[in-house]
Amino acid sequence: MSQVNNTVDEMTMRTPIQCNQCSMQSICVPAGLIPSDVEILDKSSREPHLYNKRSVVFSEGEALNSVFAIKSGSVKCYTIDSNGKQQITSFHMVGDIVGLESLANGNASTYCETLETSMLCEIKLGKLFAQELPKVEGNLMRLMSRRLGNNSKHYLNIVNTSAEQKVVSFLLSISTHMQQHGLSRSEFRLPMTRTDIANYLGLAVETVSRIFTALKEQELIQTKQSILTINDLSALERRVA
Amino acid sequence: MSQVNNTVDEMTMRTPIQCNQCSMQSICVPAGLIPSDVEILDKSSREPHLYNKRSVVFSEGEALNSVFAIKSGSVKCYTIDSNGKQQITSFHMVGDIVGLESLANGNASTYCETLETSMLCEIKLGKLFAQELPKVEGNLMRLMSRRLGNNSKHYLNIVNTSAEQKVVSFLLSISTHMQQHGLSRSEFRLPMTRTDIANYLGLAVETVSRIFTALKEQELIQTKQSILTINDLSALERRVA
DNA sequence: CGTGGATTTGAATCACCTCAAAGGTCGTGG
DNA sequence: CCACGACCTTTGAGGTGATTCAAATCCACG
Repeated sequence: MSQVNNTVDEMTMRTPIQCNQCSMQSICVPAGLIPSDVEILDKSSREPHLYNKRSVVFSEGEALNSVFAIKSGSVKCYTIDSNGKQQITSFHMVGDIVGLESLANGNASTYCETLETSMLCEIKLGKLFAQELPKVEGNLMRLMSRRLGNNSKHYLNIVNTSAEQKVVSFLLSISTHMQQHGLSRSEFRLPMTRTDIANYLGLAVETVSRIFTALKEQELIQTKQSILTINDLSALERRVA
Repeated sequence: MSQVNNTVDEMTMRTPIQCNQCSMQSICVPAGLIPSDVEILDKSSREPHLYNKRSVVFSEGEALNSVFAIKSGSVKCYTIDSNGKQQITSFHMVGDIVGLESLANGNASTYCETLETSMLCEIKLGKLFAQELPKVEGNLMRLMSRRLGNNSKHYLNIVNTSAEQKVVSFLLSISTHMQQHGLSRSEFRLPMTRTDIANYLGLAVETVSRIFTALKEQELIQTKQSILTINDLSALERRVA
């Protein structure tokens, strides 16, 4: 269970991890800073904060000069179109940095909402920018560059493929993310609803549900509550090739 | 004609513009650098280079530690999937910076090919990073952040909309880009083929063509060769709302 | 234990795709 | 300067995969 559980570790809650002990230190904003530089971080930036399920972390349009590191849990980012319809632009899970697209103009370009109880670390960038620390800016740059690359991979999966391929490549992208963060590649929680997945992929809920059913009938995956198990990874990979 | 012509300005060819005289200086990598800092730029970075139509600027996988500023003309970025099929991930026009997603790992993540005769300025980042100029990194960061925002806007247009909405929002995004760069918002060249547009949007060529025809019949747009004229901008905007 | 949201399944419709073929346009070479 | 070929664009007809609408479970949470 612990492998697939993204909820809060009780110990972590009581003794907040400092940047220099954090599991994300190699990929997070302060990476490579010497301890005295880390001190420049806003004090509140140096410890994570607990959010309940379905908490709004930030709202579209609000002033935002922070990014958020996801220590545990997951979020969805979405906009609301002129008809009031929600459109999910991204999901982010443990190990991701959220809010990068807001740095250009200091305003959040989406809503960000937790999908489950989550622990996020808000990194306030004001002081960091004032100090013009090249390390920090370089780290943010690399994070954004990597995100740009990931985005266009995701984009490829959405365009020009069947509904099945969309769903499968969605599952595989989560699988890859999990592996990259030291978790199981073949068994993990899907914290979002079918409706969220459908919204994100531009499909009808019914279509997503039918595809899950078909994949289960072919014994490529199985589900138990929100836990997804991938039985045949390479077969799934062949489906999207 | 000059308003909608993105081809090379003869004067520009003979007397290359230096960074401090460049039309892109406010949005490009060296923005905000003092003249002595600009000198740190590789000499070859300080003048644009002419590419013929259909030139490959860089190839997927190759080592790349530069970005390219588009002084005139346009490019498409694409990957080749395992079946050898081209998939276009982005178009870039005058005023854009190309290659940002490669900075994370120093390798080009896509092919980049000119759609017409184009003038690009290769900005070699090696020396800049070595000097750790916070201004430069800040500029790149803002560029990437903005791109992330634009990408997700584009993504919204692709997901969950009809083919007509995809095409219309594609046209509107180019229109907006043109306006942001001081060109006409309602009359401009579409440098890419219908096939390219279809590929980019995940539609069949025939579908794209039919939609152009329909929009012309409704007198919302008109075309003359590759020049597109938007007759009723607000009507188009209503179509995607 | 009950209620509301989430998921699943079925049937009918429709938007887009595929296949096919006829114009157009552009570049090239005679 | 014109003619040819290659490619791009347009139009038509028919097929299909995904959507919509409807309704029956299933599950989480109070």
